Amino acid sequence: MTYDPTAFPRVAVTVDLVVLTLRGGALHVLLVERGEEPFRGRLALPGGFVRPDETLDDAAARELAEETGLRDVPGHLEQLRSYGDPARDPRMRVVSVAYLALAPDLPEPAAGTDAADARWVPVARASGTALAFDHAAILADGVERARAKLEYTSLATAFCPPEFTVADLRGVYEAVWGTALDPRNFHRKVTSTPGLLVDTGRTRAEGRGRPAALYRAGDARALQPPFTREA
Amino acid sequence: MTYDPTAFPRVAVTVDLVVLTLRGGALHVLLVERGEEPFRGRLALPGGFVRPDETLDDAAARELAEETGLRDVPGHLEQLRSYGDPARDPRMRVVSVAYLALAPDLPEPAAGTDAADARWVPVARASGTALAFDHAAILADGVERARAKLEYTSLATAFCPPEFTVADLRGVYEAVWGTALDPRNFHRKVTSTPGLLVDTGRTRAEGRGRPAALYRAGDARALQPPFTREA
DNA sequence: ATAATAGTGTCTTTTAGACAATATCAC
DNA sequence: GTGATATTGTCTAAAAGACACTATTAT
Repeated sequence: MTYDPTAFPRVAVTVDLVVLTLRGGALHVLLVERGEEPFRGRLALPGGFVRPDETLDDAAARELAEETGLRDVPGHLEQLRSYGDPARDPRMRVVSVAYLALAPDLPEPAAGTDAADARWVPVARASGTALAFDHAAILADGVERARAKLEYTSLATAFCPPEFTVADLRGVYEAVWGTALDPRNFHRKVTSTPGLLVDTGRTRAEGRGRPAALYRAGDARALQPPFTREA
Repeated sequence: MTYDPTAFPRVAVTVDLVVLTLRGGALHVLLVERGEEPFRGRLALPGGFVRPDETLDDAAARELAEETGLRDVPGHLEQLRSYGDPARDPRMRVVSVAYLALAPDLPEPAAGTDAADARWVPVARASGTALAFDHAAILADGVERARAKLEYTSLATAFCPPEFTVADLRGVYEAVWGTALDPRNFHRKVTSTPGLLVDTGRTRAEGRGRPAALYRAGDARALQPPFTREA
């Protein structure tokens, strides 16, 4: 730790966001179309500079609010990892601290706002598209983190509105993992995990079929024992 | 993503290392004593600047080699997370990308080398000590990451020499988790996990008792199903 | 022989997964 | 009623944990 931080190399630090949500049963990611070189016209993850007096977490939350056009974005925000290949930005050395955000179905970013060039893209399509910079790798890492965390945390509730049914929650798992789950075993599993769900006592009729009980997310953050993805 | 990276705020980027190893059955971390202000005389995690033309991973590997005094450090190295509170370094804005390294019992860094001021400190003691900067928090995050990853990955083998016994591996779990494990159930568990261990066909006598079979680490990276820490 | 550690086998409890059966709605 | 979805219950197979027992060494 023998360094003189006043004689450091020129490095820019940005935050980039992998914002995931569920729209129509499919996993979507928020992408912006770049208006400038390099990668003009290419899709990219939203992001921007870390300002001099804000923490990394604050920078990520600020960018998230700006790019979605929402003041308070519900859901979950956590640091993903940092990307610092010297060649990842052709202009100069840019170290990006990537964040992963999970949110319930948010409105399409409105035209005429700062977020006008942002839009939701199905992850299945975005993953096959050439994104700007190393954003394809960041997106892949973010999706994999989300998939993994569903196994052993209560993170799936971050994709849900404040009140949701067991079927809603199951839909999250099925969309993120891309697999079908047995509704009966899933129901037994989540309702028997202490602290995961809080019964509101009310129900929600969703077309035909028996109305489902409405739950809120409980305090439990870890799933003990975890769900298993492949079995 | 509308930014001009040539007009960025002044930020320094460093890597800091949480290097963990097992010495005498106890988890140790590599710390250096700071020779300069701020925090002169205080213990700190080893680390340093990211050079202009190296990746973050390369910077971490270089610092690891420099601070241990070893050319090729065996074990495991992975990015932990980044720390960028504006006040974490009183001199200027420093964003640190922390790395977690797990290694078999390495020699004490030799005097007269670049690593002369580095030494192994039991994690139990270091956690109760005031470290420089926010390094106590980084250390805590690193230890927690190691504990968590033992549950569902083969990472414990990174603490072991190239050839090791089942008892060696069990000692890793017991030291990192701080719990006693049943030797018989542990043996059955690890030897029945496909690809985790490769039998060398040889044994190692360790004082009295039946000699233990020697294994090498296999290709398996994930433990399916995972170990459970509390039960 | 005795102590110590390595390794195997057995039993019980718990859990996952398959799936039958029942409940409650729209139509 | 039929069809759809929600929820509960039952069965079986797999796994975890407790622990008796055998194997192989040093002393």
